Amino acid sequence: MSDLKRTLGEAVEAAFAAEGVPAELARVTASDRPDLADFQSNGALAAAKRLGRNPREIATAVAGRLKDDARLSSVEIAGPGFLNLKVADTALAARADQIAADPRAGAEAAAAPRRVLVDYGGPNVAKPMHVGHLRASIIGESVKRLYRFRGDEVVGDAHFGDWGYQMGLLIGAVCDENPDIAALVGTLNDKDAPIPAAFERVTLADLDRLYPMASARGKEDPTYRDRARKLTADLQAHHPGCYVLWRQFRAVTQVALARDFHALGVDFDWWKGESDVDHLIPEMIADLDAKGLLVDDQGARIVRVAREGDKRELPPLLVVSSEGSAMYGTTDLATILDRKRAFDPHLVIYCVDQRQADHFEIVFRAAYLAGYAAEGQLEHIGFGTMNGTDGKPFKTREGGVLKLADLIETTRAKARERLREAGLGEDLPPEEFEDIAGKVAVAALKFADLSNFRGTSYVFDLDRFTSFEGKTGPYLLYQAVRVKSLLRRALAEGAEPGPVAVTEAAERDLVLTLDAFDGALAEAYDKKAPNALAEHAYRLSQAFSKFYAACPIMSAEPELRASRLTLAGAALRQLELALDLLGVATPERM
RNA sequence: GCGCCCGUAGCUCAACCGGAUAGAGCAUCCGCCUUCUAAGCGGACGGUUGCAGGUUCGAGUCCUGCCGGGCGCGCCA
Repeated sequence: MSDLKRTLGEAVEAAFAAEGVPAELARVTASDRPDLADFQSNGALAAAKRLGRNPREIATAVAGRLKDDARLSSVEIAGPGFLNLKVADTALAARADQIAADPRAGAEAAAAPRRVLVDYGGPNVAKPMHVGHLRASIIGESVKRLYRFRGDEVVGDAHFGDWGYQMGLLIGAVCDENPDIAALVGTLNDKDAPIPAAFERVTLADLDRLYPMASARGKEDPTYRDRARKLTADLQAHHPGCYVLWRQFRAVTQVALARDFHALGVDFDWWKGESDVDHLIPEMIADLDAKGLLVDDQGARIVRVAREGDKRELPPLLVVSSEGSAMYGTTDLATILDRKRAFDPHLVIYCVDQRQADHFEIVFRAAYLAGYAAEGQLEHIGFGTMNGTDGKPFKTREGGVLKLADLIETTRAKARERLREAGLGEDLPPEEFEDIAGKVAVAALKFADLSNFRGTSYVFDLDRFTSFEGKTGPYLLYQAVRVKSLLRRALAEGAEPGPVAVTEAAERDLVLTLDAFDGALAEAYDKKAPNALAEHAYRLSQAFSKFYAACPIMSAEPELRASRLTLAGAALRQLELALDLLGVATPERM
């Protein structure tokens, strides 16, 4: 059940081969000139270059072999040797019937499923989530869903930072404020003991409030900093009081993070953190040492990762600091080892800010050297930063960082306002209205992000994102909801879908767009670039909207109505599927 | 200083191993609701793809240099 692009591609390949031209050049793509054709192949041009032959001659010969293909209504040669293919309406109708009957809406599954782990790059315990965390979660979630849908076994790991200096700072700050907690920290003797009631009173709001203060004071006050470092070391040595208090920090943070992320339609399979691999570090260091990879340098222990042909000298991986402690990269390397044992992934995708590209290159090289992963199994997909409309990293109007939860609420409020303005959902129960506003808000935020290529930075413009007109998430939801409304009415009137017939231009375009789904998915999958899928979802919505405007459905004659209901149903299924892969949920009505 | 990324319409962004006339949305202007949701549809306007060379039948895409912007460069994570 392949798409037209592929099946026609196979036909053109066969024709190329029969003409003694390398078949791999016969790539068929959607036409650049929809006025002339549905699909094109530029292969004759490439072949002519390689074989030293005339491109038009090759194209003419190939076209002669395709003339009798019943799926094609015309085969023409244009320009220097473009092969222009137009698909017969009957073939389009047949393909539409296929897509309509397919639960996967015309999408193929991966031929060889792999085990894939998606690392979301880790929010930190106690550091509030801000808009900078938005991209990692939005892109990571989409990549996870995309890989899972294509058939891979996928695990998404939050991988949050829960084991560093910020924990020592917080332990100190909480103890300073609560003498009873400080006393308990001194007396507890079992790190696995139930969390005492006094500790359970510590909330995320407390951590949010204390962390900036403690962090600032640690920078100014060496005594304060030294105590925080000592507490960090105590925690890492599993000092019972510190450890139990830390468990409380971790628990309240995880609950809040899970809630905030869930509101965004982002859910993790694993809640692993840096602390989970701490126990592996001594063993790993011994292993690196035994493999002769560890080198003493300036009092620290490092792994050199420079390679011949590097354009510059890459810094080494710092495994043990001169103070004897594990570093950022140490934990990342241990995590690779841990994942190999727990899951043995074929591919690990790190969805992290582009600024950390060098860091990951260093860690990956060290992992390859140590044999914790095979070359190429670790991949960092970087993304650009979110800037404000002034081009600088995003700040609120007051100049502070915008918390993720506040951003979601702001967008949701805008969604409510716009829904009311448009008179949408006004007769619905309050809970459903609120649910719709939430979905509209998430769609707006996610689609705005995912329609950009992840590698580039983009401007975060709240006003534009909440305008909800044109190429936006809410537009996509609106189209989906219009189809749902239509299908409900058809059901109520007893109108049944039936075989597709393609006659109108809008119908042709809709079917061709439906057919392009698998290609968009494949591109998004191969490049780890959800914007290809976002683009398809938009085109599909547009194609549907034009069809909806041009082709009356319920008032059409029964056979035509049945055909159009099938098209509408297929469009809806594919659109909802695409939206789901982008991490966007669709309401039933609005 | 070295390295990485980016520069496309007034603004925000696309562009399928190099292909035909570089596409969308916003903004501006003009049309379309007594028929399935107008957050919609149709149309107009808008480009020397930062600059200069090179490779190629063909370059936004590849190569070189320059200009402009962002980011990174061992004991934070």
